Amino acid sequence: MFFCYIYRMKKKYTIKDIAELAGVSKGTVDRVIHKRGKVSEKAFADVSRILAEIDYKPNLIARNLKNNKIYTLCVLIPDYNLDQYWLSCKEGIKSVKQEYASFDIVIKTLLYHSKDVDSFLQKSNEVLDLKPDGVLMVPSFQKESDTIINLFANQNIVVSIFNNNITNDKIFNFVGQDLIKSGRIAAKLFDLILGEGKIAVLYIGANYKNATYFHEKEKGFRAYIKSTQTKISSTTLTFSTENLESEFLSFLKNNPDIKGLFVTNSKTYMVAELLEKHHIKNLKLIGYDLLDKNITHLKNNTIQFLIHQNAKHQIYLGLTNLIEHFMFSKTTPKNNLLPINIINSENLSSYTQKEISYS
Amino acid sequence: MFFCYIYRMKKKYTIKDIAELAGVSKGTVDRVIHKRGKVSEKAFADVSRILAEIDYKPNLIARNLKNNKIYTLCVLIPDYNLDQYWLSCKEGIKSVKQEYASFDIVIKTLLYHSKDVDSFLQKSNEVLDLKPDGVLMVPSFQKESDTIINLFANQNIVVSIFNNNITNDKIFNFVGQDLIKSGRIAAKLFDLILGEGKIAVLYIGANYKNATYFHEKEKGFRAYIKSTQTKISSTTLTFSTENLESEFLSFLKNNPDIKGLFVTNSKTYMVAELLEKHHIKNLKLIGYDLLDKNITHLKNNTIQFLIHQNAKHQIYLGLTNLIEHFMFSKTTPKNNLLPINIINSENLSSYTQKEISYS
DNA sequence: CTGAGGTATGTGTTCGAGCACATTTTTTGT
DNA sequence: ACAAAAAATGTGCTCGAACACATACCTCAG
Repeated sequence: MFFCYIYRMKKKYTIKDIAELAGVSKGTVDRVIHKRGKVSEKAFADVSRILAEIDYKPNLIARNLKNNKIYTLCVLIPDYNLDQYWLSCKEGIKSVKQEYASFDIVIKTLLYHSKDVDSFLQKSNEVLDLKPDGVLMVPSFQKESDTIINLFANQNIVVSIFNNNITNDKIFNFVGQDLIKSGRIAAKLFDLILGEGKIAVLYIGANYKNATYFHEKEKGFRAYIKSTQTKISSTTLTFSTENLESEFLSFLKNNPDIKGLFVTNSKTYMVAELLEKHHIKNLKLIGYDLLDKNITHLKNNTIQFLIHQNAKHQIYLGLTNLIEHFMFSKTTPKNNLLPINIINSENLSSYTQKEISYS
Repeated sequence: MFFCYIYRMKKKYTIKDIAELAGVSKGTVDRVIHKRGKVSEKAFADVSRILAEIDYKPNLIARNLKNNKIYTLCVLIPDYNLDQYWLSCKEGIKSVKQEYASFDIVIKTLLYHSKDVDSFLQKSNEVLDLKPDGVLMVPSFQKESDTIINLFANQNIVVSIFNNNITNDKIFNFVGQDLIKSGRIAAKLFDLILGEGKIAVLYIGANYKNATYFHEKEKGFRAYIKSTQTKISSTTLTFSTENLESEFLSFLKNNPDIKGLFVTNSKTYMVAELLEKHHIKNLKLIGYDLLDKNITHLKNNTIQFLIHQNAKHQIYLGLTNLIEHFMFSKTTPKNNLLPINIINSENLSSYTQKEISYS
């Protein structure tokens, strides 16, 4: 009955098996498992004992088949047509859609303008109208995100966030990186390749509301310098994208002792372009993210290292965590901190190649 | 019928739906889908047309429930009690077991002595006796592995390999890293942190049969030097673990111009220990794998970088690829080349932390 | 002592795919 | 033209969990 003799393996116990063992019907077992009541104390005790004894695990395949529900998920992120950083999210969503093509899962993407609160609020309301089972969002605007997340929670929508974290106990799951560590890593890399010297920490195009996101990285950078006996020192600057060229060049002129540049976001290529244009050599440059333009400068050695935040993997994990939660009641860690990848010109391709020879 | 109006979403088409659309019974649709024959040309064409039209995707949950089979997998790897490198595989297997605890999957682990062909052959035969559905193995001995893989294939056992690759067209799936790239990465790192100087490439405990494994890395290392206008140069050495101390010290004495050491396997800590014991400073050390002992020396800066081969993730992927293949007929790339992670003392923790706060 | 009203327990159907078996239709040979 | 064989098609049950519904059991009031 419970043994498959050909393979000499135990097959999993089913509700029917348990019913027989306990001398009751499968209906009663079901009521005990789901604590639906309407069960005598004796029956409850008997069945519970057996469940514990055999360490019963329900067949999730069967459960899911019965549930047979269409799950709707919404992705609420900054418009990837406006900032290349978010473009990889598009691929991440595509991967998930492909992987779960055979299941009844619908994913709707809503893009907001990452610097426009109104667009964020408008798209949030569209999400509410769609009445999804879950939402995966980037909480760009701290205060507004908090309000919206509470609204979602009130509608019994499960909310996960990624990229940057905010504190709200309604959040199901966060996927991202430890930004302080991220900054420390940059400092360590400068320490290793320079040994000593002054490094400029740069914010570019920093009219973002979530400046905390960048501050954390700088905090980590400084913390490393403070906690080790390194001969590295740092200074912090903010540039708008518009006046970058003139401001940056005059900064370099006034600070000839600068040995390295740490750009705290994906706009690293902008600095690289300036260095190349003005033939500035011997400045080490470390920045973020595998945008096409960054990759070009990494390959020709204007950029020494890129720290990979892997937005694609973040959104992928955020979505699959939600799906597995709905489909198989899988538990996931509340905080999902991803590895921080150090990329140089040589290991780059091992991160960017998609799929290798199916046949 | 096909629309769930509450959510205004299309539900997936079922075999029954297709049968109605084509004006045949679900049995006929089934025969068309599985190309079992016994279908008239007209019916075949009609059903095929509709299948293509609606892009039918079978419900894998239902398919799997019906199949309802216990899948047995064997893991055939070097004994992780004898070489710490393989220890992380134990955790990888554990993760997979936990993740698939609710499914009828049995995983049996067989450990062979990584330097003893006879033990490898004996364990291989034990695998054959177990008649598993699939095997995930490390093909330590090239010739013997090839033979065994053919034997497995003859018994209709699906074979995947990981860690190191061999050419055999019966292999279902390979998971590992590009070793040539791996060597290039080490060279690039020396290039960045040294700028110039001579580097010793070391094989330690190299009475392995699969020396190709290490040769590839050296090949990559040299290739980098050759392809760039770097001022780095290299020399290659082999040490046994027994005479390491005396041989290594005399090598250093005779070669005072050595600026860096590249250990091509996880025995990096042995070199680190010697450097510390004899107070040798100013030698940059790069090696492989996050063994406890390596980590200690990475943290106190005797080792500058470790390249992470992530055996745990390799075995995890190898196993899940097999399981998803059996359970959901999922296709996987034949070659699964994993990213090559560069680890220093600062991003280390982002790779080693397991799970973060479930509650 | 009987039936209402509650609780406890059992039964039967559903989900979608897959496959064995039953039934119908077509083809073939005499 | 008709039976027999072959091919095509249809039917119905199974997998395990979930849940609606049916039935059995018990208690207490009238």
